[in-house]
Parts: sequence; C-alpha cells; structure tokens
Amino acid sequence: MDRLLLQRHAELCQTLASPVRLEILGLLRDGEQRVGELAAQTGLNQSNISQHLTVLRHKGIVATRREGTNVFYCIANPKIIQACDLIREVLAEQASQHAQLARAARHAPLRRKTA
Amino acid sequence: MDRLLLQRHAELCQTLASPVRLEILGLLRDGEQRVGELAAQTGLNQSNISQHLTVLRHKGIVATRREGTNVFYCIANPKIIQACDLIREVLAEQASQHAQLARAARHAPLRRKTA
DNA sequence: TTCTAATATGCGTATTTATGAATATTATAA
DNA sequence: TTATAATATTCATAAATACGCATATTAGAA
Repeated sequence: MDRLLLQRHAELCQTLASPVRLEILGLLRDGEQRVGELAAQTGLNQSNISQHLTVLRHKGIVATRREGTNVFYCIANPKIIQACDLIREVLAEQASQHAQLARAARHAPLRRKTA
Repeated sequence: MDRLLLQRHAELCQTLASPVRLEILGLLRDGEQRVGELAAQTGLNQSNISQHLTVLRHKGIVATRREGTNVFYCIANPKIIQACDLIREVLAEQASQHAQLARAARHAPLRRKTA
C-alpha cells in the first residue's frame, strides 16, 4: 500500500542487515561506548567502525554525545533492541526445528525412497 | 561474540530489507495467498514475485502448501510479524520526533546563528 | 499422449554495499 | 600558534542483489 513506508521500513532492515552493525548494537545494549572501544572490541579498524556508526546514526538507530575528543554512541530507541531479540528468537526456533528434523531422520532413515 | 549467529541474524534482516518482500508479508498477514494473487495485488510480474517468495521460503520466513497447480504461501513464524510491527513503531516515533523538530524550528527560527 | 494453467529457474545487466588506505576534521594540550 | 588524540570522510575496488525476459517444471484436463 504505502510505498514510502515500505521503502523506509526496508531501509531500516537493510541497516540492520550487517553482522558488524548488529555486533555494535550488542555492545551498546548495556550502555554507551566510545568509538575507539567499539573498534577495539570488534577487532575492526577505526575507519570501518566509524562508517558503520554513521550509517546507524543517519537512520536514527543510535545517538551521539560528545565529551572532549571522544564521541559516545548509544541506542536511540530500545524498540530496535526488542525487534532484534525477536529475530533472535525466530533463529532459535528455526535451529531447534532443524535439530528435531535431523533427529527424526536419524531414527527413521530413508524410509520413503529406498528401504 | 558468536560470529555465526550474527551472520544468520544479518541474513534474516537482509531478507526483510526489500519493499516487495515486506509488502508480500503484509498481504500474508491475514492468511495464505496464491502466488498469482500476490502478483496481482502487488502489480509485479509473476517471475519477480516467485523469486522473492523463494528467498523468503529459503530463510524460513514463509511456508508453502500445494493444491493442484496452485501454491499457497503463508507466514511461517508470527514473531517475524511482531518484529516488523516493532520496526513500524520505531518509524512512527521517528516521524513524530521529526515533526516536533520542524514545529519548533518554525516557531523559533535561526536564533543561534543570526538573530 | 497433448494441451493449458500455475509456478519456478537461468541469464544478463545495472545498482548497491563493505572494506581498507589515505586524508580531513575536531577538540584539547603545550 | 603547533602538536597530538579521537573521530569522520573520500576514494577505489570487489562482491551481492533486483529486475525483466525467456524458458523450464509441475499438475491437471482432454
């Protein structure tokens, strides 16, 4: 229906579609962090982290606070974290379903096509 | 931390990072739909819709049921919808914040730098 | 079998994105 | 002012993705 809303929604998901940015959000879960610390904790170089933080900031996912030469980043809206947690739950449920299928296949293997 | 989980999480977000696929999920909210109907309702051609449905199915976001030559698609896990709704709430809150800023700027324009 | 409807897949192209290296900016200290 | 630390930006290249078109597959009817 609303093309613009769909577009914005997709852009927000796109912003979350990066392992690095998701790791950053995980590090910011329990409070603000400086850019340098984020770089150190992820093991990535400063340029790359800064670029990812810029993407997150432009989408309103994180906010900044300056203190001297340091810039602290924090989560702008906790609902983003809630959404991420829901996705994690989906992944967990998928994993347990796959484990169940694998278990079933081990106990009754190849019944349909061969035996 | 867990690189593989971050990767899977990002891939799921990537799958949601498409206006077309989000529109499809919106159409499937209230029940299963045939491929042809989804194509008709989105106005996109059959090939494109089918490709997007394949992506969604491979990620476990939708499931299929066959009935003759028709294939019905449905949401595989309602938590995906919950996550999408949370993202929508974030977008709505961002919009209202921007509206507030615009209103404030109209009532007290350019105070800092000029007047 | 042949014919038709519904859905899926392969291909080519154009656009988008991540990354590292180098450089620029910003704020503080001397 | 100059020097230094922290962060941001620009640029080039490489990899991933969406789309339309054409074609292949699948299921049912004649």
